[in-house]
Amino acid sequence: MQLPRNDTMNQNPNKGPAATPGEGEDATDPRVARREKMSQIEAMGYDPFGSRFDNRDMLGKCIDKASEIKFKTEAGDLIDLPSFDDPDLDYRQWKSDQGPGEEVGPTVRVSGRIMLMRTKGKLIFINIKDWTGSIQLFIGKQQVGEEDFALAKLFDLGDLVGAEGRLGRTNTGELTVFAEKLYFHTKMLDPPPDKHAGLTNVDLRQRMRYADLAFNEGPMETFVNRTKIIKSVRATLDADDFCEVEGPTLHVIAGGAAARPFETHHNALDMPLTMRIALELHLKRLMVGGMERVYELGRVYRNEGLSPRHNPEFTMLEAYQAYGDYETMMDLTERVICNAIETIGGGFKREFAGQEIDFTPPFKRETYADLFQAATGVDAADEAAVTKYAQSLGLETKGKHPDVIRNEIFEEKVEDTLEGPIFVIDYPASICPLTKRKRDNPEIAERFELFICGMELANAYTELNDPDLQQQLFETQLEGLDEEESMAKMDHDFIRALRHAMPPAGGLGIGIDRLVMILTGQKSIRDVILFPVLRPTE
RNA sequence: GAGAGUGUAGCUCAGUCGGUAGAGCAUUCGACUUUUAAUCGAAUGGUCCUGGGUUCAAGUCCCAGCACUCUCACCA
Repeated sequence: MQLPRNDTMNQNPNKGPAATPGEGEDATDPRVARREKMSQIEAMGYDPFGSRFDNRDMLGKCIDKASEIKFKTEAGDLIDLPSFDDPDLDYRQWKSDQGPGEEVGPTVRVSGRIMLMRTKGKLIFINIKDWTGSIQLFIGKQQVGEEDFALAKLFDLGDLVGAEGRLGRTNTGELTVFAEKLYFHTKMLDPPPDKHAGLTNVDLRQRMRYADLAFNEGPMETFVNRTKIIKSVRATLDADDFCEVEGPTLHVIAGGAAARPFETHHNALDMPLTMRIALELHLKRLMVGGMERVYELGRVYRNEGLSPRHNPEFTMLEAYQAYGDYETMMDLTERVICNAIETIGGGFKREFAGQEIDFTPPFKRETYADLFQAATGVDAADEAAVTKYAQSLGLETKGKHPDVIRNEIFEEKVEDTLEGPIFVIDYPASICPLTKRKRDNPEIAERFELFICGMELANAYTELNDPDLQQQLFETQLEGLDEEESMAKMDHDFIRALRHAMPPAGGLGIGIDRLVMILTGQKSIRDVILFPVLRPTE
């Protein structure tokens, strides 16, 4: 059998002494010690990488079974144990008050990763953890016998081990499996991080997500919550009869958003392809085809900078509802978010980055123009005043469309101050090339963005379904961009699709990673993405 | 892409004015049959991110590079 290569917890895996026993000669290298113990475990007839282990009692269930533990008196009476919620309880005293007798608990069969270990003469206390909980094992030489005790002495922190025994309480009241039989599942060959501090190096936590999940407290809960949130989002849409689809991730023309795409190439067709930057244009094609309520929850890719709020690949929800409009989508957005909150619990009043956010529906709704005026004192419709104000902020105004200037001011002065949740509604039309204008005011687009803690979480429109106007807006958007800068190219097939009649509709996009951030209290997007993009070490 | 910070033992971190490299945990040995980050005694463990420079002397000062973090920009 070939032994796996010796990688270390170090940033430079080539650093450090050889970890093969007998070669390194360094008896204090934890990796050497672990391999030495692995050999001894093997010599005792155990497989250091284990095999199938059926009928496990999950530790969460074992904790639930604690109430089944009784104290059996000498007379044979079974009495309930005292409440361990009481911090003043002296269980040792309580037991001695009962006189002679013993605890009787159910027999369990458990396994998990060794998180803590204390040897005390002929006793070993081990805390193991599985993904439902953790529990203490009591291993006494007399109780398990010479052979199992010898095995237990070869255990290391991080090993996966199993035990069978009765559930009980130690003198201090700690719920404990009093082992009668031990099992060995898998040896951890690399040394684990500090047993108390865990793995705190942010870089290593992301590079070695396995170690982050295995040895740190929060990450498992965050990622399980992420899964729950995504399931809840699907459930909300499915309950509304939305149809989930899978659009192409390889696009000939990456459209539907303003972002640089990743470029790739198809060999057989000898054709350039780009990774999608949005889901929009294909979902709209499906609405033309008659999928009246359609959504996709999937990965999109944008070749842009990284930040605590940006990862090059991220998960996006886009949903389209025929015969709706942006108001329809506001209601849907509220339902999606509120249902997700109820799924993971914790109530509508939540904290993020030190701010309390109240998600009790309905969320606030304010127009772009009102927020603009409130923050700047300038009437957004007064072009001259807006330009003057922009110049006072030091913004370049020459040759820019007035709406672009407005939006720069808005982003500068308003967005960061929006604690939310708040729907900002009715955007200047010319910055919304895929949006239908208000019937009574063509300057204003029927669009909203949902802001929470200054972060854009959702974006929705009353969708533009006029093919001629759509084509014209695309052309305007492409004007002035040179070949290099041009992020979007005219998608003629999309225009043709619109000519086949797309129903009036509301469309919604939600940044799922950001939603998970807000709902789980994680300040960095990298803490809600299992494997964020990282530069390789080497 | 710009600015600031960080990089020291397997992990978490100290390191003063430039003068022999430190602690806790982990590891190894010893004691301990109800421990709680067990405790106690001993030992071991270093390419101080990399490469240059200044200096009698550099973990420490200077320059360049690499990686990460934060802030900003692009963006959702």
